[in-house]
Amino acid sequence: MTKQRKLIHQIICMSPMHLSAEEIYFEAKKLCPSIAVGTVYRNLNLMAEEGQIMKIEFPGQPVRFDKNTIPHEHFFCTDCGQLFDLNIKGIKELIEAQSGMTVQGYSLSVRCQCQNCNTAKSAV
Amino acid sequence: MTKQRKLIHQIICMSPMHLSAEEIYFEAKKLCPSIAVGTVYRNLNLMAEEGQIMKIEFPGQPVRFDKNTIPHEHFFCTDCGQLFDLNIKGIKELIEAQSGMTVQGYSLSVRCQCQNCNTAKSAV
DNA sequence: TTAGGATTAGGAATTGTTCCTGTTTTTATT
DNA sequence: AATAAAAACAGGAACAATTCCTAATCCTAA
Repeated sequence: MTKQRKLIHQIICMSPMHLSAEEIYFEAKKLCPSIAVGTVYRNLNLMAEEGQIMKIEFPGQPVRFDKNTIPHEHFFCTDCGQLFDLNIKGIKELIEAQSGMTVQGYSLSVRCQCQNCNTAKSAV
Repeated sequence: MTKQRKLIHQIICMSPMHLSAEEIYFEAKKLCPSIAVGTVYRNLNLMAEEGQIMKIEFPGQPVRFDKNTIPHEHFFCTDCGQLFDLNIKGIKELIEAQSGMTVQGYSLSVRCQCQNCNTAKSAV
């Protein structure tokens, strides 16, 4: 746990959003101007492997990171472009029941409208 | 439907695998050496938009293309590294029932062992 | 207190993809 | 068939996200 890794971890834990490596890098730079991009990427991947944070891979977007390491899904609001948490149960079971295979892992990326954007549009 | 686009389309339709843009480019180059990378990408994206082919976006991998335009999922064999088709019904319904939102689209990427690799390993 | 290993900063290199420019090809119109 | 406009092309530069490399720095433990 070096100074840099601790800082990166704190940035992820403090943020209410799901930050990309680039965003984390810029945040880290504010508090530790000497930090390098490579350091951010290496520590992010290390911490993700060790299970301290979670990688979010959303099609067509840079990888993001989540403090919540309990497996869960994400959806992308097609209006505001933000990424939100989603908790869907039974996906693995559904896949295994229909395919007969043993699922090692999966990633489910959903596109829809978030609550905020939905009510905002309904009001118009 | 230019000569180049037809060629790209045929390559996708002929291949039993899910080719990446780069692989398609190299295949195309064999039959039409003057073809340019940009042409391949432009035509792939155009055809995907028009619904003639389908884009497969798998986390951590280059985009691939599928002749099968009927919505379906894919799984990545953690042994041989190949991508295979998967048909899982009821995903959208599961998401909507548990989230209360209207799903515009989703992408499900599964990691497991394919039939081939599974039996090969069991035999050992 | 010093050698060894781990980690860093800085930047070059890679990968996958898009964009730009000038040229060629196609299409429609006469 | 001639030609003007539109579309598509080749070639390569540019771009974004990420990894890799090297030399310098920082721990750590003997």
